Amino acid sequence: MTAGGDGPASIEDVARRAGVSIATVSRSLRGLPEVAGHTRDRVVAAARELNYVASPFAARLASGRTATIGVVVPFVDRWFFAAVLGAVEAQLGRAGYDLLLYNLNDIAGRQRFFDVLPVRKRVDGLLVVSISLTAPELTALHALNVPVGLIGTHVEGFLSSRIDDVGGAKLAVQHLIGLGHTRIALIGGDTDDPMRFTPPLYRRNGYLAALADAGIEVDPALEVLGYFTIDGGEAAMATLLDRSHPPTAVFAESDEMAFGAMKTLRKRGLRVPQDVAVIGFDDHDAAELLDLSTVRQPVYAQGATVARALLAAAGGELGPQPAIVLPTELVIRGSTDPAHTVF
Amino acid sequence: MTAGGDGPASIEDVARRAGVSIATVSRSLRGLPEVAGHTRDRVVAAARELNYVASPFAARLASGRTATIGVVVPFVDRWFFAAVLGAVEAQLGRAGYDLLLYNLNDIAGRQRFFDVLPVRKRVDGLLVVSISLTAPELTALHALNVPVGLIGTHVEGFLSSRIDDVGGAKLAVQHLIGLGHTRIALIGGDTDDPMRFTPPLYRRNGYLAALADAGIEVDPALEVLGYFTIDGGEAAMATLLDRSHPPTAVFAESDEMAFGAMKTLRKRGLRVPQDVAVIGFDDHDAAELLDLSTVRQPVYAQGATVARALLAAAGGELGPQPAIVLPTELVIRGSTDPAHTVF
DNA sequence: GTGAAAGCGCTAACAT
DNA sequence: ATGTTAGCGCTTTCAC
Repeated sequence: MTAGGDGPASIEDVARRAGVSIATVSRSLRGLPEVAGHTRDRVVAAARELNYVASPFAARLASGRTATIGVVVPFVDRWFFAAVLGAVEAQLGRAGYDLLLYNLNDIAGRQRFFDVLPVRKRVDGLLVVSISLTAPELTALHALNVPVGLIGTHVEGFLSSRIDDVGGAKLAVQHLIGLGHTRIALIGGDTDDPMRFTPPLYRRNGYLAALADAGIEVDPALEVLGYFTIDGGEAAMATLLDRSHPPTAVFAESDEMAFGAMKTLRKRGLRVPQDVAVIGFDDHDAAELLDLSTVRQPVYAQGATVARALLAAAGGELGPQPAIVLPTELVIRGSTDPAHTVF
Repeated sequence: MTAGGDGPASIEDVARRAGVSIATVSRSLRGLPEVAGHTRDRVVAAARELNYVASPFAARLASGRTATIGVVVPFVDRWFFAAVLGAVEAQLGRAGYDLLLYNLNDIAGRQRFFDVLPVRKRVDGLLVVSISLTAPELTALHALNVPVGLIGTHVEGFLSSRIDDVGGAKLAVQHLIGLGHTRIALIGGDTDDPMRFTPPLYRRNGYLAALADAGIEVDPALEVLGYFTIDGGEAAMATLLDRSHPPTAVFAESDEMAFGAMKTLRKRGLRVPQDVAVIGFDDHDAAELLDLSTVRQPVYAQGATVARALLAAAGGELGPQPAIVLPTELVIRGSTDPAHTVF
């Protein structure tokens, strides 16, 4: 059950036990073709008996392959990122790759990451989620000399998977316009935020485009920052209601901000959607629960597709760099349904 | 800005440029004390100029230290685990450790993990979150010969951080009893689930203990599985309401199941808490939003404390193996407040 | 089909 | 304070 000597068995122990050279052990265990069947069987048996696994560090040093993919996220503990991480992990795991997680957290963390580049010489590929990269950062990533995958944005020379944020946001706002609304507020993320988190940039453009298409004039007083959090959405809604001329409908760039907005509306005794209609973006797990209309995006698929493409690229398949755009879908629930009353 | 030759610079390149031996480069860059100040400066400058970082694999092979901690979770994309992961990542990151993520997903994944033990020779420590380990699994972990930290449970010989699930659940049920309820249902996880996810085991005991303390007889018809998901809670509540003698209050072992239960109650036109009072467990981000009473647990702290202890142990500090128990707190909101009406 | 031997790029022990 | 050198445990030519 355990190795004869002390410490874990090494390739030499296995070689000795199987009566072959270490080269043959290496070949047998990695399933290389040029080994006789019976030899391989003996080696595999010996390895089992000694409970042997190759030291990944020795293997990596010798081969140059790290069998590791780095995943960079701006947050781990938000719904979207956790879901993407789950999808990516599933793909990497089945391919036998390790997943090295980097959480940027804030500007300081981001600077450190791109300055130090802790993934140097450490990964066969890198996945960057929902971060709009600056030119120097792109340069740094190129210098890594490994394939890089992007989720939520696209840059020439990288493979990517994202949704059409602009189109999705347009869908949401057009839905509100179709309901007869003209005073439509936007609760969004900070487009000037130094973290350059991607969704606010694109979704705001969709909002503006939908208004423009409908010939509705943009009222800057109807645009408030919600910082992609429940609390932020709550405060933003309060700000909007305190304006001299409040909106009749709200598009929040994320469901979480929409939740916060609904919280404020309920606190103020306003009805949804009769007094104010609300639509979010994401189709967060809790959206159905709160009867929130939203724009559904395929979270798992975004993670899985780019992970697979990245694995192919890391494995040396120098195919085209796919830039996949996945569809979004309008999900109409009570918060924008005049026939319903959420509260 | 970039290395003179092709490929990344090696320690020899730096040594040559600084006019010292590779040993001095190694010492200088790792901040070992026995280097003259000016020598170190020269080496550091040369390394910067060549954009040099040590190959982690070579360093690990030579030193035996992996500077990596493995983190094993049953799911990544659930609120609790994502939050714990965030806390752990923050601690590891600041200590310069890599975080290798393993998501077990299901029984097959779990078996593979403990069978193959992909962390062998790969980590300096391992963190296992919310998994009740079987004897053979504990044996396997011991065989790893690295310190192991547990979150959500405790086993002799491992360091751990957890909450008092039994006490927390008791708090919740006692609160309902204090409100005058005697027909209190339990929506829980499967205690026979082969994944042996820990909270269901403990929280159910708290429920039973609170009833016993109050002299309330346990009615097996009031115990329904909700599988720790919103959908599961929704179905469980429906089952309960269809019973001949439905409960007047519900304790759900997680907020997510409580959300599902509330969904069913609202669909059926029942009022919360007048017709059925609901209390959850966790203090999920959305609990406040839904006005759900719950038992708050310090998620971040659980992850952070055990991560720190594990880093100390991995760093060779063979202190005591702390088995930390963090407090929970009853949070009373509208879903159990007779003066309020959630809906 | 199999073995011998030369690295991979570092760290650590020993020498100076 | 610095240099020399022997590994760390594999993979990968290159012979045979």
